[in-house]
Amino acid sequence: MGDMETDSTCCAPVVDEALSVPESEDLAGAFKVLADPVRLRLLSLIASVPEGEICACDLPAPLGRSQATVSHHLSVLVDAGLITREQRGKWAWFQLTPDRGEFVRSVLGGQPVTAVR
Amino acid sequence: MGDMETDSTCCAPVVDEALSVPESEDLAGAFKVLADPVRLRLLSLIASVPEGEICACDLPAPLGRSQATVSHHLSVLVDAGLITREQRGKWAWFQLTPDRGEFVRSVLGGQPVTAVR
DNA sequence: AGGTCGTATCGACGTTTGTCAATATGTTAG
DNA sequence: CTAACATATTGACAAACGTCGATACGACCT
Repeated sequence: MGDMETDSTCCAPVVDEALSVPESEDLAGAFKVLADPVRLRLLSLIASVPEGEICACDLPAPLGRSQATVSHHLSVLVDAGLITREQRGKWAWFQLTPDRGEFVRSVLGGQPVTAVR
Repeated sequence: MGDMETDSTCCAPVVDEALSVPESEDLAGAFKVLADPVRLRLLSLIASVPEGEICACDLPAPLGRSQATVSHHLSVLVDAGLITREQRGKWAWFQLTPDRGEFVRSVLGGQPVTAVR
């Protein structure tokens, strides 16, 4: 499927139209969530555990961050819809949001990404 | 290193291994460049102009930012390797880095992305 | 030479962000 | 009920970031 009608001849890795202000703010917000090393390691920890879910209690140690900081980053990821929280007893378990699993995997691995948002 | 072997059968949208600290910092840095609405609009302006390049003098107006601010963001994008600068007379012209054109296009349009870095 | 224009850099400012100790909330165990 | 524990929230702080006015650098003119 193809090209458009007005072929502007040569090379044109061109976007049809410039981003609107709200569009750019939404997109930037989505990238901002991924623009923190601790959050990326958090995602990769959740994504790399075979069980598919991980307990919040196991996260401060490998990340080298306080419980409060880890909890904060987890909330950011939950609010962004990248992971989901499930309270089970007094423990909180987190897993990748099913829809977003492939996206997260590609973000972490440098593999093809479907859509940022 | 890892104890793999044991194939955990079912669903595993899993990353092979967690990100290292340097890896996570590099990745976060790449996302940080894209985590600003002005920089995204800047990229989309350059990407949407048919000529494939744009003069710095034409950018402050549509962005609603000062010349100093625009120049700063342009430098960030150049340093990240997403755009290139060409001094032509007293004007500075910018275009998407050829290799990165397709990547930028996908970032802006939500289309499949090849690699963040 | 001087003058003008475009751009980069500097310095300062306010805002946002990541961080932690302390506290609050909620759950389980005794 | 009380105690112990896991997690979320609050408040405070330092660092990073976006922004702009002012200035410096460079290229073009006359």
